[in-house]
Amino acid sequence: MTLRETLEHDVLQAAPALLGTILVRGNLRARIVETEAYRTPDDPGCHAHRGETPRVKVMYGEPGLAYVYFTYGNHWMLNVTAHPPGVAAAVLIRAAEPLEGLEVFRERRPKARKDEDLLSGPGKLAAAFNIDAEMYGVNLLDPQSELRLEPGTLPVAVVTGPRIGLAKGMGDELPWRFMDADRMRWVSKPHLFRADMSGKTGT
DNA sequence: GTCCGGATTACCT
DNA sequence: GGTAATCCGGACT
Repeated sequence: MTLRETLEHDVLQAAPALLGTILVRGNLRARIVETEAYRTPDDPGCHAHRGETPRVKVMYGEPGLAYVYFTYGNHWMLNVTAHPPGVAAAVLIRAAEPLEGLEVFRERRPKARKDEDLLSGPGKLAAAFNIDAEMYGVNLLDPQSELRLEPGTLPVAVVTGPRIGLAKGMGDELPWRFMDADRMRWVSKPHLFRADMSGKTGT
């Protein structure tokens, strides 16, 4: 099955399938190591849960498009749309391993003290790739696109856990977060993940 | 671990 | 036109 078919078919399959995929913009390249799935109609954490608005419009379109939104007053987030037109779903790209363009990433992320800080969070990744509203709706599966996905190598093992940052009752208990088990040094909040999985709070 | 800035949207008067 | 909520990050303890 192609990536597009997987995206169209099932966001819960597509989210782990995007691990290992390469995010490309110009000379910048990074391997996706962490994703989360969001969907309608049974997931209250999905932005489209309360129906179509201008912000989430692209989620109702073709699979493989960039759903970009702004949150917390500071941060842009990159998602890949999923499911057929008319059915809203998306995969949040949460973290990536930098492959090429490290100098540019470091320039755009001056607060990063080590390379593990460059792309280890959705806001960081968007900043490093200079992703904002301009990328809204871009076809990430089109090799001609400025921002796009290129095939990579699937992880050997995938770790799952609860999604990050969701309030209680918003689907916070759903294990719809996916990580490359062999590249945990590049993911966001690995400590939080361990705490969640052990069923305890704090570390 | 905890605390707060920051700007946009959505939804209510 | 007001206000609550937000798929977070950085600074600090």
